[in-house]
Amino acid sequence: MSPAGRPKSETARRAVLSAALDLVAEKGYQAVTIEGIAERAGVAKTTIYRSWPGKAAVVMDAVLVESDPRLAFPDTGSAAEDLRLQVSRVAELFTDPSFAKPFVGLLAASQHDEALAGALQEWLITSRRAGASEVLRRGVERGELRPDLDIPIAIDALYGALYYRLLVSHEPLSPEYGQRVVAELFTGLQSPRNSFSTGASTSAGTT
Amino acid sequence: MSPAGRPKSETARRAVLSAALDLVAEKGYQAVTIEGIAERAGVAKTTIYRSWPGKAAVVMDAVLVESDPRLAFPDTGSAAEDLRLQVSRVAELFTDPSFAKPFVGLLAASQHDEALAGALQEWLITSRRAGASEVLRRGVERGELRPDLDIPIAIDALYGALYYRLLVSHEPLSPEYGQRVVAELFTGLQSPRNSFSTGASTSAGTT
DNA sequence: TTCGCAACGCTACGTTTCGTATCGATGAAT
DNA sequence: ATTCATCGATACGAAACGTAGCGTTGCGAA
Repeated sequence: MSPAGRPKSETARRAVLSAALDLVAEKGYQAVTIEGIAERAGVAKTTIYRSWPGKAAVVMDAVLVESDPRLAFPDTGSAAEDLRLQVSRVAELFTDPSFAKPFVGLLAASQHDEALAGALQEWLITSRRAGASEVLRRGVERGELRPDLDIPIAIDALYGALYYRLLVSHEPLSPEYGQRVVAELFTGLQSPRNSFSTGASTSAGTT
Repeated sequence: MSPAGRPKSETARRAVLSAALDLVAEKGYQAVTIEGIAERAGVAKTTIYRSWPGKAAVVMDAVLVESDPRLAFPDTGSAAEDLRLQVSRVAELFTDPSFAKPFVGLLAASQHDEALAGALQEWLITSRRAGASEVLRRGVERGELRPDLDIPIAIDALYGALYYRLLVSHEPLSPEYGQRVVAELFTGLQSPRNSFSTGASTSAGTT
């Protein structure tokens, strides 16, 4: 049963989401206001507030529409290759301003907006991370990766490097950079000839 | 020669910085206002604007005062041990709300405030990162770490994992977690018996 | 001691944005 | 044709912003 009364305008919805993305790309997330979005979209401010609780929700919706299809996990038969591909794609997405600007804005806003943090969590962690976890699990199963690999930590390090550049160091990011991260992590920091001597000799790590 | 006229009140300065930290700890960075800081510090709003350009600068100053001494790089003779110690300390700092709340707020604000981003960059990257870089360099020199190690990338992965938890996944963070990250990175993802077969044609002289 | 000068507290102001309320008009479903 | 929630438009109070003006205060130099 559709609710009685005048249905929400799909035209207005699209105009709002599109205006939101455009404005964020132009002026940055922080500088964008609901009133600005309304004006750009040719829609009354009240119309936006009827459908979304605030700016964060609008931008979140807009980003989801545009970027959902761009991230699928491959399965080439090699964990190294799967990761290389996926991390490259993420790095590429992070360098695309039309994605990165709203995305960074949302991450920043989520630091003081629990509802938004939950939504991002759901989108990024619960669903995306499952793919990476699966890739590593297959790698371990195949004997390609260490059987005692701590998968969550490996993922933290892998994607952490990308997020670190995106949010903290603001150094340039590229697919090649992503591939180098994967390569370094695969090999490990340790010198091969020292693989028996580093720390925790009795591995019990009781400290 | 001190500039003519009444000197700035050191009492007022301390009251402002202290009030800022207290308020951020209580209500979160975003919810804190200059007017609120002024009221709590028992100081006029104009007095704050005379010394700082805005909220970010005040909180930045306050955080610097409180946390500067807590981060020095050790030199135990073992890169593994040095990193374990340092990463543990950072992880501990990230779990201390009186540091983490203002710090996260500043990082969030720096995403749309170039001046703040520059100041954070200077503090975090230029000075802190130099220490980690030095530790790794010594490790390579000693033969403890791979001679072809990409040091900047190793640092990205190491600290990236911590920042990832702090800012993105919001999973709990602890010194033990930091130590596990260091351990996993040292060993690498790769299974020892496969160390010859994983792509990375680039000079992975593993003998 | 006296004087100069800048920081101080206080108050007020114009702006911007927020989120809400109100109102007649509109238009798709029944 | 009737229903009724959405639409655009407008107005509103509440917060903060950052600035300006003004009389007061207190350190340092003459």
